[in-house]
Amino acid sequence: MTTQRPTPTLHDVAAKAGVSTATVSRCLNFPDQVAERTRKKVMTAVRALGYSPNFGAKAMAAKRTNTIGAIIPTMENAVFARGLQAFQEELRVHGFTLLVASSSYRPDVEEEQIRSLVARGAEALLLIGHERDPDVYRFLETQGVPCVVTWAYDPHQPRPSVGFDNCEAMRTLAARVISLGHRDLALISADTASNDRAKARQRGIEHAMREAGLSPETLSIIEAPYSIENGATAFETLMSSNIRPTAVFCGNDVLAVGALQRARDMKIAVPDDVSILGFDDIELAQVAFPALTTVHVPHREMGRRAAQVLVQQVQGQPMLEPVELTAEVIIRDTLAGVRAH
Amino acid sequence: MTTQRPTPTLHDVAAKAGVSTATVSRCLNFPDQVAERTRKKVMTAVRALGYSPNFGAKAMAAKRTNTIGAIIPTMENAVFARGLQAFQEELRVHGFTLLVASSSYRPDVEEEQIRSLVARGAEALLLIGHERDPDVYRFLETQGVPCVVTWAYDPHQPRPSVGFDNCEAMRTLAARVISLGHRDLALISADTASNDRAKARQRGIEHAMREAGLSPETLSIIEAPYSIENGATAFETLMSSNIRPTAVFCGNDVLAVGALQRARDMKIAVPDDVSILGFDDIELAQVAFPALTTVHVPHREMGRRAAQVLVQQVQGQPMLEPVELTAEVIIRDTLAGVRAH
DNA sequence: TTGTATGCGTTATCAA
DNA sequence: TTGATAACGCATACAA
Repeated sequence: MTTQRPTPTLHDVAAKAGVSTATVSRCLNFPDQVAERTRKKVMTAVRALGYSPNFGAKAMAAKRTNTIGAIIPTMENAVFARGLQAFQEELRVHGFTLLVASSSYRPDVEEEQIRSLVARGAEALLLIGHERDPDVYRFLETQGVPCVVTWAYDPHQPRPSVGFDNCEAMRTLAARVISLGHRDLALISADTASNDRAKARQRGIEHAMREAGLSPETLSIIEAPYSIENGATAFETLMSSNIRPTAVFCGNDVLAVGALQRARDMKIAVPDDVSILGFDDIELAQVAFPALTTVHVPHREMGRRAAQVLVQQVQGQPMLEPVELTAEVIIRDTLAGVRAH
Repeated sequence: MTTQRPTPTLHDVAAKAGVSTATVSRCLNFPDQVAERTRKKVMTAVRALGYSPNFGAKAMAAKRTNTIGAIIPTMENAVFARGLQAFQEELRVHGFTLLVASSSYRPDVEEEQIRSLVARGAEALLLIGHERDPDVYRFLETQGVPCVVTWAYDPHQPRPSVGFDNCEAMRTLAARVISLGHRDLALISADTASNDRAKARQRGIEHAMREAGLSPETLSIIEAPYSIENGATAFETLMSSNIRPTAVFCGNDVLAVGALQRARDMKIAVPDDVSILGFDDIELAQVAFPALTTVHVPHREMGRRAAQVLVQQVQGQPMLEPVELTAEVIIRDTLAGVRAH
């Protein structure tokens, strides 16, 4: 049992080095404002004591925490994990640290996490999607905490965003699918009630159908939380209905991979009997067999740019313009024209 | 341009509610120590002002940040992302928030991140693997910051760990492979110099070889950073060598999936011509075709248990015992016996 | 049940 | 170039 002596403070370092606390503080924060000789003495004391500044005191005195928060639906989905990784890397470059929370796609949890991260000293926040209780935005405003919305781009929204147009991306993919002769379309989607990205993706398909003279009402939709298993189950349901779709859109790659697996189990040939389309373009998509046709979401770029936007704002620089990135359709092996019967 | 008024403080709330700051503080922290009527007044004022406690001040006065840090190699690998997700969920249950940093498998970056997270107020740390500069452990000790090591289990180490025995897990898999008649073995591994888990996994294979009377020197090894592409390249190199291996172990599933893809490109049948073995059992493994035989790492359980261990320690309760979890071999479709030629 | 008053460990202003 | 000292906003011991 080693006795735990109290962690060293600025005073201890100052005493050991024979200078004032002010000098130690300067040594640590503005090394060039202090004489070479003094600095050496101080740094030696710092190392000898294993000193590290007390965070609370520093935050209070400097009115800065150098901490930025991110709240994402889940790290289990690679698309968010990767976006977050890029976000953190970029923050690090600018000397900021990352606070993370996840909401499991639940608005109530998300709101709690937003308040929690602000209470934990987050100076700015990365959020996914625009849609949330106006109270939340008001709260962030009174707290002076800027936020950036990612994974969505909508110039009509008052807040800065770094993302892509989910509706347009899905519309492009759907138009491509329809041009190959598909008329009986289906969609396996996340719950659209609490997910504006899912909502936008659905709108994209309906938009494309309208443009092609198809009636959006004929789109069969099953909503289910993102998971491989749910994708499989939903696919089976769709393929057991009266009019089998010839193309099944999925809200993301995870659902699509589940659909793909079930198709194999059911001996339904992909893409000969049915085309399956994903969204996100995570590793899963290229590794799946057959490789998934999907929409590439620029997750790393979004994370990186979002970090830049927030750092700028926190440092009091002019607010950057919203950034629109493009999500590109990636054609692989699960899409083919409708077979002549 | 809205004028940004200063963010409200305890004083403001106290003034608005017509009570002292002490009462407001109690309302927020010990609601039942204050009269119903007073509490209502206070909470109304809190909401009206959009008050949130100042983090620095709170941390300093309470000597607590309720923040715990984690440093992992990368969130890009699902196995860490998922462990982290579970870790964060469990922390939340106990009222703690997560600070995250990644090291890209670089010891120098990791050390910097450790110091950074401590400076940012982390009260405890989750680390991956045991091996690091003793200075780092000394630093954590003087700072009074407990840490838990995951992704490894080694009772000989002085620090508490929550993990599994990498060597033993790989030994079990290798024994299975050897029992199927494989004699020419190869390994695609991460850089073993800075990765004690990779080192242990290699030892596991060599151990099994020795047990079966094979010479460990015959194991062909290629080291490469974890990536699908690197797995593919290394696989091609191995299969172009004089004595083609009949079984290729991979340091993780990501490398294995790359090997699998290249095998398909090279028209090498898996598992008929060569068996391919992964490690981790992330989604990629079950989605790959053929589905990957691998070792299941209990990532969620590790994250959850690690959080419990740290929370306990931070709350001054007796240090928990190291926790050994088991990593189980998952037989899928990329392993078969050696063909009779 | 509520209020008063002190201290927490820094940073930053000012003077030396 | 350095030192003394006043905030910073909250929790808490103590008093009422």
